[in-house]
Amino acid sequence: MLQKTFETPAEQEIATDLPTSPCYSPVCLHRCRCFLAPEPASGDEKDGALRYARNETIYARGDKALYIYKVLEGSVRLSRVYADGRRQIVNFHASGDVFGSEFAAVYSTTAEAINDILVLRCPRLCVHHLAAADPDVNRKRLMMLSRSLDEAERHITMLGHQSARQRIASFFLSLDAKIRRDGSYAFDLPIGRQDIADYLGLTIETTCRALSDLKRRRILDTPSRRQIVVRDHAALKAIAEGAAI
Amino acid sequence: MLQKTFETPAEQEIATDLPTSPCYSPVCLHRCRCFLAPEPASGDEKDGALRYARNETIYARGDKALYIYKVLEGSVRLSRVYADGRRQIVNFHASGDVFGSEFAAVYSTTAEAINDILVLRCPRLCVHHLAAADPDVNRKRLMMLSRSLDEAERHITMLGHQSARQRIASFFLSLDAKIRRDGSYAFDLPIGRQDIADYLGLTIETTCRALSDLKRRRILDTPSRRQIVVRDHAALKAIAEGAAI
DNA sequence: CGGCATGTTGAAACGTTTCAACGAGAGTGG
DNA sequence: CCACTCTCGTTGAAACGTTTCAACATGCCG
Repeated sequence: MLQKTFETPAEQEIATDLPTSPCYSPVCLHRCRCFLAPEPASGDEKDGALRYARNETIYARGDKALYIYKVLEGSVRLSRVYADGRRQIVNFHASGDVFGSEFAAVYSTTAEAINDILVLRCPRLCVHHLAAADPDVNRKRLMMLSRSLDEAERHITMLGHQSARQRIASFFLSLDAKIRRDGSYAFDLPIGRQDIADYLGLTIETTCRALSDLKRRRILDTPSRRQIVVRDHAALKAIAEGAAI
Repeated sequence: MLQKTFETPAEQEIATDLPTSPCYSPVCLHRCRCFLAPEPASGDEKDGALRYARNETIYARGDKALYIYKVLEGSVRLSRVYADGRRQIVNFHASGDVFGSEFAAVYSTTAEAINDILVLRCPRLCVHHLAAADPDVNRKRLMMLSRSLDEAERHITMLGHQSARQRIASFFLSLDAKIRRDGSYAFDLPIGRQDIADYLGLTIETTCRALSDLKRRRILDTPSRRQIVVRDHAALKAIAEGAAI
C-alpha cells in the first residue's frame, strides 16, 4: 500500500510530451474534447469511462505521465507520501474536475480514489495531437493549470500561518462554496477525517478537536460522520480570516 | 507599504487574456520571444529592461495581469499578505526566471524586488499574439506553469509536516542546487532572514535558532549574514528527509 | 561615531502532537 | 436479529516544539 516513490528534495525533471505516435481514433479524439468542457458528465461521455474502487491507486508519483483524467463520479485525492509514512494531500478533485494534466514527463503526485469512482482517461499524446490542430486546447490547459497553481498558493498560505481552527474553517468554507447544493446548508463530506488532516497538515486528533470546538460553538454541525451543516457562515468566515475567538 | 489586497478565502475569478488590441511592434515581439529562452540575460535582451529598487512593488495581488516578466538581474519574491499583517512568500525568482505568467485576469500574488533588480516586461497580449502564430509559445508557458505547480506542491508538502530544522535544511538544499557555482561550497544568500521565515512559514526567531543549531552541528556556516557555506551536504539531506538527529 | 535596521539569544506561554483509552458505526456470520 | 469485529472517530493528559515578548548584538550607512 505504501508508495515506493518517496519524497526527496531536488530531483524530478520536467520534459515535453513523450515521443510516441499519437492516437487518431475518432472515439479517442471525441473523448479528449470532453476535457475542454468544464461541466461534469454529459450522457455519451461515459462511454469507455474507467472505474476505480475506494483507495485504489490511479497513478503513482513518478509514473510516466501518459494520460489526462477527468472525474465523472466520486472524488480523487492527489498526494505525496514520505519516507516516514506520513502523507500530504495536495489537492482533492470532484466530479467535473480534470487532473493529471501537468506537463512533466512523470506524475508529480499519486492519485487515489477516495470512494468508488468513474473517470474518463485520455492519452496525453492525443491531447497533444488535438492541440496542434486547435490552439484553444493549450489555452484551456493553461487555464486549468493556472487555477491549480492559484489553489496551491492558497494552500501554501493556509499551511504557512493558520492555526488548526482557522484551517478547518477555511477548509469547510471552500468546500461549502464548491459542494453546496442550492438552498440547503448541509452537504455531504466525500472524505474522511484522516484525509482532511492530511490535507490541512494536522494530525487526525487535532482535526477532530477543532471540529468539536466548532460544533460546541454552534458554528458547524455533523449530523452524521459524513455530513456537514454550516450553521453560521459569517462566524466561520471570521474565524478563517483570523478572528481572535 | 501594506497591501490593500488582503487574503480572503474564496473569490478571484480566472479569465482568458484581456480583450484589448495586441501589440505588433517588432521590438516587442522580439522581446517576447526572449521569454521562451530558459537562459538568463543575453546581450540585446537588456534593451528596454526595467529597474526596480529594493522592496519596490512590481505588481500587487489583484492588479490586472497585463504583463509577463523575466528577471535579468537580482531576485524577486511573490507573496500574499494577510489582514493580520503577516506575509506568506509563495516563491522566489532569480536571474533567468519568468514570473507573472499565470492565466488569470488578475495577479494572484504580489511581486516585490528583494534587491535592486533588472527585469524584462512583455505585454500578455503580445505573448498571446505570438501564441496564435506559434503553438510552441503556449507549450512553453505550459511547461513553466507546470514547473511552478510542482514547486508549489513541494512547498505545500514542506509546510504540511516538516519541523523548523527540516524546513531550513530543505530550503538550503534547494538553494544550493539552484545557486551554487561550480566547485565552491559557499554561495551568496540573496535574501534576508525575514524573507526566509516568511517562505518557510516560521517566525524569524525560529528561523535563526534552527540556523544556529545547524551551525553548532557544523553542517552549515555563515561567514557573513548573506553568505552560506554547506559543510556537510549529506547531513543536511538526512535532516531534510527526517533523520531523528 | 551614532543611529537604525537586521540578526541573535533567552525564558515563559501557547498550541499541536503524541500516546492511550474509549465510543460509534458498518459489515459479517452465527 | 443480535453479537462480533474492524475501522473510524472522539476525548484526555503529558510531552514537545514553536511562538511570543523582551533584551541584546551586529552590521551598515549617513
